[in-house]
Amino acid sequence: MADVTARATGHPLAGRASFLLSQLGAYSAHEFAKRLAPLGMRPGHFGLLMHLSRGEGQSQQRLADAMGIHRNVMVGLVDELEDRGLIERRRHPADRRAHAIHLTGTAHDLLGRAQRVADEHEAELLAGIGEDDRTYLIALLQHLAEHTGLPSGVHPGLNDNPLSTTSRRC
Amino acid sequence: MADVTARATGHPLAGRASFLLSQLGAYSAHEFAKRLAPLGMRPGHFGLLMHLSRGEGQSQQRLADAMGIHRNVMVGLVDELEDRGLIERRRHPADRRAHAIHLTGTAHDLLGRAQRVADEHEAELLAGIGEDDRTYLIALLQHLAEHTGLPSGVHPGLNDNPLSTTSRRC
DNA sequence: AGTGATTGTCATCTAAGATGACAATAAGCT
DNA sequence: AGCTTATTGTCATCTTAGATGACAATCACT
Repeated sequence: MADVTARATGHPLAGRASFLLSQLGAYSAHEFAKRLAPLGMRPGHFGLLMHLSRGEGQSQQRLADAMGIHRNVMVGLVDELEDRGLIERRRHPADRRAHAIHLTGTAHDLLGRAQRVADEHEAELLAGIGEDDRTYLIALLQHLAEHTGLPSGVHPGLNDNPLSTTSRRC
Repeated sequence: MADVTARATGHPLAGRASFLLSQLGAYSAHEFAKRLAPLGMRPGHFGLLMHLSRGEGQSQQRLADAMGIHRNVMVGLVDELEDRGLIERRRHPADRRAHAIHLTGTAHDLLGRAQRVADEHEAELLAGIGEDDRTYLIALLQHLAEHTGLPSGVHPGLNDNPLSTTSRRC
């Protein structure tokens, strides 16, 4: 296992979890985006499709909240996915302001491929450590995510901070 | 400890290390930038000062390599820090193309304050887990960072990918 | 009916990253 | 010495991503 004191790595910040998380997080997001690009998708698209596969018919606001992004951003995501015919905006049965977002048939196909990409990405990222350590790492990260109050979120940057619901000035 | 299977969190991606890293990494970087803002610094400035405090007189290219950023970006970092009188460009003793970057007296003062900010940030980020887990988490992250070939890096986004030295086309 | 919040949308502003070009200088080869 | 190639710092530009504010339509509450 690596030297925790980190003076050995030569980098003055390599011993800080905050720094390592920033680095690895940026790398992970960047790398995942690159892997997803051939499918014509960005991480946000993937996240949205994943959320929809768990429950269709939600409003854009609800989806945005669940993903931890601003509803303004959701408009673009839905636009792009709708243009590709992967989802559709239907009339919301209970609220005429809102749209009910639904998956189309072709979406499941693409989602499957994207999930395989995500699995590959995950596997390569964790290739260096053993099974037990993976499990423990994920548990630790989940714990941190909960404690910091991070929303479910998507890969893209945080809107402003955790708990951003509708909007949120500093 | 959190549920590793993650089906319980409600988020379809909460069980993936890649996703958690992206989320937490973005949060950490964002939060750190916000804490650093009152000092008039960005994470890159902090990283540069930290690197310089370990060895002055290096060329911009060398510093950029060590930090994992492109030399074009380094120009801006050095410009801003030089304008504030924290560092200075001297003539490189061995290469007339290059500059030798040195810290000024006022820099140490600010660096100290920035380090305290970084310590606070680190402490709050890890507030949810115990001492042993922190140590283990950092070790795991360091291992991942080494395995993925990440350079020393700074908080800002990766230039293109790990191993970016001078430049690097896809 | 009226008041204030919420939803989806659009326009805009800013910051960040990537890319390509360039002069000055270095390093190596013949 | 001369020639060629690589490197350093710099600048300009292009593309994104993110944040912010505004707005009409609709809802919820009184």
